[in-house]
Amino acid sequence: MSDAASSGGASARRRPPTIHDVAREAGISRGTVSRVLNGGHNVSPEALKAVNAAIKKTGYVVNRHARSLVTQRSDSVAFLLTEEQDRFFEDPNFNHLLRGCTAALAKHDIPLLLMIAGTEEERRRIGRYITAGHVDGVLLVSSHSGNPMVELLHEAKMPVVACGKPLGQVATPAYVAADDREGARQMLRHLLGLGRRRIATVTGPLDTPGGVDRLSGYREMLAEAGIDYDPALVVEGDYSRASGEAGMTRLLAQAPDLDAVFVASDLMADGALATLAKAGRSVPGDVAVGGFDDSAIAAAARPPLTTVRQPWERISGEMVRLLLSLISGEPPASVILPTELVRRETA
Amino acid sequence: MSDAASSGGASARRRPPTIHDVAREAGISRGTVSRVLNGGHNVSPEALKAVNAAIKKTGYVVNRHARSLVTQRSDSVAFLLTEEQDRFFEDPNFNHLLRGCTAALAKHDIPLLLMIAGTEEERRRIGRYITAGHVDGVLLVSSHSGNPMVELLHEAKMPVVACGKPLGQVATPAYVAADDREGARQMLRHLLGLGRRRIATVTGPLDTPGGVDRLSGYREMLAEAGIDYDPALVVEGDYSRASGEAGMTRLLAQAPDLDAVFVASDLMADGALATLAKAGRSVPGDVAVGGFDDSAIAAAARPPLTTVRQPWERISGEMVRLLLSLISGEPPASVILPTELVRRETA
DNA sequence: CTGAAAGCGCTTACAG
DNA sequence: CTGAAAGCGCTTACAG
Repeated sequence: MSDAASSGGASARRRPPTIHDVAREAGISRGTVSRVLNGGHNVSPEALKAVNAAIKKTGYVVNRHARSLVTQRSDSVAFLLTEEQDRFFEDPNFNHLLRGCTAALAKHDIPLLLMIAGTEEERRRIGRYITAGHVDGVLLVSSHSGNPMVELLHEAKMPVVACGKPLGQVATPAYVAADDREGARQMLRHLLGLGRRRIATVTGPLDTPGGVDRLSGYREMLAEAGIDYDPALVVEGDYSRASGEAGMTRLLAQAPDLDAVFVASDLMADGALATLAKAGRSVPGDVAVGGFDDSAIAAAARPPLTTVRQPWERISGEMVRLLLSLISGEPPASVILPTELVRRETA
Repeated sequence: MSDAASSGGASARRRPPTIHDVAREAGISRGTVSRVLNGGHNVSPEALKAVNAAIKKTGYVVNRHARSLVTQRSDSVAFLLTEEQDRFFEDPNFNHLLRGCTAALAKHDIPLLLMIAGTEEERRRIGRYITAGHVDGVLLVSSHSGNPMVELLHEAKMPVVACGKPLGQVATPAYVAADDREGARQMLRHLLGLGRRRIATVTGPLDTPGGVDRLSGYREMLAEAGIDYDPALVVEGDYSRASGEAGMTRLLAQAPDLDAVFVASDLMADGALATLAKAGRSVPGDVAVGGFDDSAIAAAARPPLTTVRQPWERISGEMVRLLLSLISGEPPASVILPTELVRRETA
């Protein structure tokens, strides 16, 4: 209705102020405005002050599309989740990681683009999108062996940092992971310290680093304690609660005399706990139970689960740090972070 | 090392093909190439065919920055999570919603930018980012009353679709939600049908629609059954498992004769189950328990939880559909989706 | 139906 | 230290 409302204010909203407006306001050229925007090098103190005032006054915010067009950088990164990770998505771990990466990126004012490569078709589309330069790098969440996306990204020379060491790749990308082997050793050491000797394990999928490395830790520590490896004490799970239940059932049948279990994830451990309860075995009295992750499930389990903590916050922080350094041209690196035993009531 | 490697192929990777390359390949002007890219109107069949062939041959992918610069659209949307939703982030519901929105958007080739407005400072930064036109619209996840972000977005005339009806706003944005009231009624009807008469409830936070509306449904259904409202039978929770445990403890003290509880979320219901077990009350024998959400927790609960299903897939699908139509200039609309009672073993 | 041309908002050598 | 100018890759009236 009001003319006033439909002039100045409203049209200013349609077209945000540009570098041109700032330049005019500051009584200076656009090139100089751009220079202060990009670090303020080669700019006199007075010019800098005038530009900053003008920016504040006009409410100027850089147009990233214009900037990206000339710099050939997008100033954004992808968080890519590949199909097989379906289960991880239901896992609280995923939330921690995603939230951690978002926060770490936000500090650099870099938006995170979430991408899920479910179907083969999606993988193709996302592959094209990414390699077309719409993101500067990718945070990759994919732990199963032989993920085709890894090679595609590598061929496109796209900076990549994976969460967990990607297995079965010609060229392993940079990654950050918790020390799975040492984490398993911590748990085994604890169980052994409790006097347990018939210690079973439900492993993770053996085509994932968590599956393989936690099993190695288990075997190593047992060997160091002078206990022979007994195949009847190990079954493979797939990280789902159901597989924890089923695995525990199998273990009880194969080795009724077991007095402890190391379960390679909290979710599976929660399933194992249910099986144990149903079988009438007390925890930790008859059977001590140890998990892995220290996700929300651990504290909520009945009884509360003794587990191995993965430092998700640090993991996401390091992923972002590594990716940013890769993007700025530094050579790749991977980092392994220590885990920590969290004692609660199951062991 | 090799000259061959450092020429053609490598440099082609640095600078992806542009519309210019496609035009030359097709023997046609750039304007025409652009036209086929944008719907193919006013283009002869031959030209269209030539351009499509050239696109395929060159591996051309549009540069979105260049496009956005002229169209003043970003072709991307934000998924914005505001601070108070901390708990929701740990909830499996969040995953369903996020994944659903990502998938729905992917079908339109629109990337989802994840943003978390935790601190006040972040909220300011994100507000600026969004209102500066870096996204075309926002999917807002925020259920607590009086979220300042809602008003900010409204003033900036940014298209917004919320998940759940935002309470305490001057101007309610478009939203999509499950029918909370009706869902509660379904559960109450079921409990009543089981012959229960002393039905308690642990509500959600009363500054959220889920808290308020599910409580209304509870009260309504009871009234319709001719049962007087008893304040001793209702306690307020905050959607956390701990509040479910505590709420149940309180209810047991205030109304020892209760024979059923309607708990306004699965996570709280899981906590209530623990309290009940500790108190020696059998479920559903002594006390029937009903939850809300049908999240992963429900099926995993002991005993498996009877609950009310929220159609997350449809919710996310509708959110995206509404947002896209808002962006294309259509008037706002909100949608309420029906819930469904899922019978398991607790009631 | 199609081409030539202007312009979106920025950055970056290049002179000075 | 600073300005003028070219150019990033597209879209879109405007003529024809």
